[in-house]
Amino acid sequence: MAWTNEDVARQFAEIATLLKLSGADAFRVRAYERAAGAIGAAAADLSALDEAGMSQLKGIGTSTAKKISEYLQTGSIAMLDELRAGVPAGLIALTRIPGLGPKTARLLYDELGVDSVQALRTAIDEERLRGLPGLGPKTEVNLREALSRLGDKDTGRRPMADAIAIAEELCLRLARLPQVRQVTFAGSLRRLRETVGDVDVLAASDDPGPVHAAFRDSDLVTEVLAAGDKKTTVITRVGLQADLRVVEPDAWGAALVYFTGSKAHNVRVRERAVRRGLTLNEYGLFDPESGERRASRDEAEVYAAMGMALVPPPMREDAGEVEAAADGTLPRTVELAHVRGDLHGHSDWSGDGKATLEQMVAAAAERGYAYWAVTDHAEDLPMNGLSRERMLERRGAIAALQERYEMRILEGAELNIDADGGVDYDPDFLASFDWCVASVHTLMNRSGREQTARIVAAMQHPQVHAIGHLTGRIIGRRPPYDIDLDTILEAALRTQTALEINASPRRLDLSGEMVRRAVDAGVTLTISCDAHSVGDLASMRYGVATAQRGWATADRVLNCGDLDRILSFTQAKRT
DNA sequence: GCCGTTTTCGGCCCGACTGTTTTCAGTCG
Repeated sequence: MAWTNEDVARQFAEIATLLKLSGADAFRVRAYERAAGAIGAAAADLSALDEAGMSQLKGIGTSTAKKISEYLQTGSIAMLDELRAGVPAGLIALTRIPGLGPKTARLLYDELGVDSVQALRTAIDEERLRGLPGLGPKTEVNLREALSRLGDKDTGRRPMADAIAIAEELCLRLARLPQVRQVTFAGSLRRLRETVGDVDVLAASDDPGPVHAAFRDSDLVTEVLAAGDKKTTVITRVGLQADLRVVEPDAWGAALVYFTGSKAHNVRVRERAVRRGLTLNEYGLFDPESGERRASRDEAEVYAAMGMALVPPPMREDAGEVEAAADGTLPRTVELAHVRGDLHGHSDWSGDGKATLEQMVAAAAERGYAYWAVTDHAEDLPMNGLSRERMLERRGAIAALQERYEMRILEGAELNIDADGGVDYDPDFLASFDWCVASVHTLMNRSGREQTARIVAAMQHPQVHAIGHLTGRIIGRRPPYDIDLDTILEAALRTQTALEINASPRRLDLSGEMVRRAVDAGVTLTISCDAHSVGDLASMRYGVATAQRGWATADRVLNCGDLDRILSFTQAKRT
């Protein structure tokens, strides 16, 4: 069995949770949380390292390395098994209730025998909580409400794509207030993570009272959870929690760093501040001796005052970026302005395209692209695919349209990788396309070995220039199918095939973590929207964010090059 | 449990809000 880094990281996250419930030393708990984070962010496959190699990773010492190899060899960790035996499984479920943490969960279990969410409901109904130290009637009411919210399936993490609309609407309304100088969403949404747990809104104002009031009273809000001078927490109409923080305009940069996170990134940055004899909070970077504020106005100033380069938000995950920003090795990652074209898009020539070829071409040209590849589905895709005859018809339409546009329209196709790695059409006809992306659309439940084999086989084809949405996942709806990434990266390099970062916010496939491994392996990437409508072309920013999360530079992204680079890439593959 | 630009031992990031408290612990981010 090949364990992935994520499997291993999950074991250590569980150890941390169980230790917390056991009342262990908080710093020891944090050490395990950090280890889990370090494992998840590791660029190399842990199973390829020995214990000495693992200990090289920050946050992993000899004890953790030993437990990792124990897990890789036996599939379990004795310490974790003991912890599980000592803590009722239901207690973990209790800590998922907002407002109920490990200390209270343990107290409820020890004093009242509460070992499940159902047992908690009963205890609250019988008013048995209010006798316990630190708990009173109000706590019972709050927990009862939290439990009823838990009943709605509308809570929990959401695909980022679902949260961004409400976040932008909240910001838009606050921006209209005369008291608001600046407003933006921060948190995991600003880092453009795949899923978000809540919406963090940050505003700058000299008069915060009316700003908090407007937020609380908005018709987008159904419930107010906390209301203070500096912070308001609400539940929005779509069931997502939203926090508003208002700071004085001079603190904007420090607050933005603070509320963008990630938490692990912030901890690392603040530790760095402490080592330099300073202290960093949401109001600024301070000299604790004199109380003098060294930096706070904008993000770049705050990072610079600590001797660091500005870190793009998607990279702020404590995956080595703090150290790199400090020692000058942070790569200049790809930016939206670097993107010269898009290499995966559809028109209504294929059944699922929602706009005409002309509308798509016009929209792509308006974005200033030098080229846009129309990659309608090929004949093997039931319902939506184009026969050879229809493709030839489309060729005429492209040629006619090309006369009116300076932007190069690349005649492309999205090919279907069949069970054995074969693709649509015959080799001669395929050779007449400018650009082909090949994707898996069927048989998604095959084993990892079979999926890997069929994708590697498809890459051998001289007319397969890129592999589309490599894992097939739909965030929040369909898990990725299994693949052996190392084998695929090696084959991509050998066959000179690009791997697509699908920019659709529902896919983001490759993930940021996979991008980073592809970058380390030297594989060429594309960032493409897989647009099925004009509006989809705006998703490019999500693909760029995912590339940044994976530390990709513009020179590694094929469509950050000019048209000649695309043509010489396909030419090289052909020969 | 991890780690070192004062340290191989003794620290380990910081603040807001709430509910229960007469000064603070727990939770959250």
